[in-house]
Amino acid sequence: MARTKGFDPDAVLDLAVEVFRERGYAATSVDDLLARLKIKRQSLYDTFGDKHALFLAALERYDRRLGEEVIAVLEGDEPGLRAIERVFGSVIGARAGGGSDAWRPGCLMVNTAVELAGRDARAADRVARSAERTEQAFLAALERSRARGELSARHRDLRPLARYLANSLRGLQVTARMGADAEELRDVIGVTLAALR
Amino acid sequence: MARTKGFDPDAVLDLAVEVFRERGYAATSVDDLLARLKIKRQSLYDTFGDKHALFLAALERYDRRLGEEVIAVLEGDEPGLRAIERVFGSVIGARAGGGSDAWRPGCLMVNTAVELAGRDARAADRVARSAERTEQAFLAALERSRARGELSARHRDLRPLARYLANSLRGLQVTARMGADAEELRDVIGVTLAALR
DNA sequence: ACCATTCTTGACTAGACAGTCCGAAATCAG
DNA sequence: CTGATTTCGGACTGTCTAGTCAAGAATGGT
Repeated sequence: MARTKGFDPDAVLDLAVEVFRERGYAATSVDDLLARLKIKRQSLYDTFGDKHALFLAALERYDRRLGEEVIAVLEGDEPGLRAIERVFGSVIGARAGGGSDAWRPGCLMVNTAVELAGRDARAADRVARSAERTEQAFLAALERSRARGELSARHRDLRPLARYLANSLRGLQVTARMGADAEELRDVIGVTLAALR
Repeated sequence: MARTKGFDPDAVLDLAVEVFRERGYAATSVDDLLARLKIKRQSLYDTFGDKHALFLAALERYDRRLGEEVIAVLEGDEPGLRAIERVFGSVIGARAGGGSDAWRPGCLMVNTAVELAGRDARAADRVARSAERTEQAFLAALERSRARGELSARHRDLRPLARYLANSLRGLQVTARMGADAEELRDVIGVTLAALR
């Protein structure tokens, strides 16, 4: 047969995710990618197609790795409210410096929605799907919450509540990037979650 | 003296704002700008400096024009809650198509925060200032609200509430770009504002 | 009418850009 | 070892990029 690849495509994709999160799509050149992914031009084009295809692949990988981290927490068996608190709290942690890093350079889905949705139908599609998935995950956590009686009785339908939480989380990405400090983020999270009880 | 300019720099800046809102900074070429601004290369460089300076000027103009529209509503003399509702509602209207358009291609501040904050200190600075200004405006509306007894007594300090509202509004920009329909946005707004009462 | 100043115009430059080509090295099956 | 196959690596191409230059046209003050 033939020679085996000298690199692991998935590991390379993880690096591509990093780069695109830091610089966005348009501002990232293929040379930037080659430098960071530590592969050569031809390997990139052979393996992934072109810059745009690589971006979509990175987006998909991000969705399945980092996204799942968050979803796993929300859909785990921890009490619902605590899971929700933990997800929101991780945005602050990321900002500070340490943290499990799902957020630090911003959520790739949010970044992509802002940069590309409207001009790149395929990217927009992935982003929309990811948004739905997030809503579902919040819904699951809210249902566990309700079962434990953690939620105010005034919330009859949970779907608007799930959408509300997903929206707040997206807002936090932006607010953090606008220069808000940890205290400001805590204020936002406090009010956001207080609305549930 | 000398010949007068054949165009109005402020009107040109308004066009630049449009272009940057649609395409972002990196994805907009100087040629794109020349085509839309209907001025010639040299006029652009003479009047504004270079692409980056033009962008900062556009950002500033946006802040002072579109931003002020929103701030004027929040700081007007309309009942506070109604002003807040109107601002949030305008996001839906913009999405639908009509609307006073402060939102349609997204808020330039939100877009810039996501695309450039972290790599462009001067842009980050403008964005941060604009965020503070927005927080203030919400605060003013909330104070009018409280004076009328529209707010739940449980809200002692209004600042966290103002930050919360600003955050939600930013989230809505992103959520809208993620493909949410009007109903989804209404859900979010409904829960967000219900938390005030 | 004059002249200095400024706007306008298109041609130009040097570098970055995404993407291709092709020869050399490496790997696997037999 | 051999031969088929694929990765690797660097040189290359044409296009687009931001920004400059220089020459001519229009303007306002005197």
